[in-house]
Amino acid sequence: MSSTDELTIDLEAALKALASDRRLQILDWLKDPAANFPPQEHGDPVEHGACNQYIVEKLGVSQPAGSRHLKVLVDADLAIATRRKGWVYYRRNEPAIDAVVRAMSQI
Amino acid sequence: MSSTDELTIDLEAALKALASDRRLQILDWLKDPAANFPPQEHGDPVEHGACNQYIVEKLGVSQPAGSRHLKVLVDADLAIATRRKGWVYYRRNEPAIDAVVRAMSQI
DNA sequence: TAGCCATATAACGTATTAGCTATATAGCTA
DNA sequence: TAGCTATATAGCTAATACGTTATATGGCTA
Repeated sequence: MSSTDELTIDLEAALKALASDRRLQILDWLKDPAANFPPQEHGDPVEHGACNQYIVEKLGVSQPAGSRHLKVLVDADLAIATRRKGWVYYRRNEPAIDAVVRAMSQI
Repeated sequence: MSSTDELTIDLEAALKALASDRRLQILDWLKDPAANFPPQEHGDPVEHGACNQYIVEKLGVSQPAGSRHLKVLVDADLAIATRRKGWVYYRRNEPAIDAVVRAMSQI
């Protein structure tokens, strides 16, 4: 594998996942979890992201609705979930997001 | 207006329009209409793009289905329609597409 | 003007998406 | 192990998307 290898992405699937104000908002918040969410007892915001609960609350939707948005992002490989001490933390998958941006530049 | 002005775009709307293999394919074909479609009697491929009919045929869907895909692209401002001698020609809206790509780079 | 051809719209069926409430699961914690 | 809390799934409704066929529109052309 050389440094020029790019992740293979499913552009249509990624765009479907991104074509939602709610999910764009989540990804934006996750650029800086420490600034956008309350302090967390467990799970470093920078390393692991923000917990499901905080994201749901900030979105202002029901817990299942928020949970599903996060699942869409994870399924599209745009976010990564980390389970830790009973909470699930979500963070951006930067390499995959970069790959989508690169693919977009050739559209 | 300075040269640094950017088009204001509705990113969610643009991504919804792009989140379709069929429409990504259309935009790709329209990068080079002369190479991707048969010769046209009227309407310069480079200037005006390809006519509805050729796009529909190449997509392999019914005429109304193709027509609606094109309408989605036009409504999202990603394509431009030109009516001429009874045909409608479609071409890419490069400035708008560029604006989407720029917006995406900040996602 | 009359007819014709390209394109758009209407109407309909099916699949997907997004919200909700209710419930199940997972896994700490005591 | 038992209970509790966080998260995920199930089941429902409403809205949206995409395909079809049938029909309407628009505007050349003769």
